[in-house]
Amino acid sequence: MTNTSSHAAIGIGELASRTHCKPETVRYYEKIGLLPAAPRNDGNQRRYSEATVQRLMFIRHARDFGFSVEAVRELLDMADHPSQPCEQVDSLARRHLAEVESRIQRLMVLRDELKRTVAQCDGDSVAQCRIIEVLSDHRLCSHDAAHGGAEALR
Amino acid sequence: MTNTSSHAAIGIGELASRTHCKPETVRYYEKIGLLPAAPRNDGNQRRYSEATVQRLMFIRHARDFGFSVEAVRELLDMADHPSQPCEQVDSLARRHLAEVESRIQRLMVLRDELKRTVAQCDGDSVAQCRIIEVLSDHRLCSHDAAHGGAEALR
DNA sequence: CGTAATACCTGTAGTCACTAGAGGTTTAAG
DNA sequence: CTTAAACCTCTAGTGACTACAGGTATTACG
Repeated sequence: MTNTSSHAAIGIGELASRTHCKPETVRYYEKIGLLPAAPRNDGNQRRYSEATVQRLMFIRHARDFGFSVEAVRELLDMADHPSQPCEQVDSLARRHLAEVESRIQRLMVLRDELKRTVAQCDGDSVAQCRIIEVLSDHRLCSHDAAHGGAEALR
Repeated sequence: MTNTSSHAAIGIGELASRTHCKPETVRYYEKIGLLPAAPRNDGNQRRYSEATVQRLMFIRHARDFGFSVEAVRELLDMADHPSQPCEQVDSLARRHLAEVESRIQRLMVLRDELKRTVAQCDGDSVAQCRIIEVLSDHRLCSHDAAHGGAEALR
């Protein structure tokens, strides 16, 4: 029987499955200092407490929100100082929101351009293909300020 | 006087500036085979023709459209065979469009969640901060199927 | 024509956030 | 007791470049 009780120390596998990530990722987070170095058992295997489960859930959740690892590091630091004002948290989140919104905008411009281009393809040979033609000549785009480049996707 | 005429062979710097990329990137494209190995002058420096300017513009434009380098490689290959039917071009472009649309969808879910969370922050201490609270407890999210993870951003 | 600034060359390493694998040890189940 | 599964460390790979170090070539100016 696998031990899933909430008071005993757990292994890296259970920690990983309970936080929807992989053991490799847990070890990676430890290496880059998002998680503290875990205590080991007699056989040198990492043992975790419920507190670590919570911390890792926080990390995964912040990553799900699209915060970078560096941003997560700051958020963790802020969460570790609960009596401080939450201005910094707020500003970090707002900056992230603005970034997400701008990414959406750029992707939508890209989508419209791509949609228009695809719609014009008449299914004939490559020589007449509108997609290839547009890619060959930027002037055929509707916006000449362009779609912003591949960095729109980041 | 810098030579900007369109018939003489040009150096990597001019090629780069005319295609809005950097010499390093040009050399990188040559290394991965998107551009053919350039002929060299007596001093071992790369010299380019107008044909290469066109090819590189095609590459940059496709990258601006968000196509991956592998997709660009396929598009170039298709453009090099103009008598073939353009089905493959079309299907590649449609697949890419679908990918862009799904990315937009996921980002919009993320944005809404983030917006809601940020709006609930009352500017008090971290201990009461709604943002930190939401990050600490996934159940506080509106969608429990979540925002899809950081891969929503890729 | 000399010199100095600029452009170019190669090769390597760094970015981000993991992921995958090799090669070995420990634990748990039967 | 055996064996399968989980764990360990360390290294290298992903994508699409970018940055640097340490050297050579070209070009502009006086």
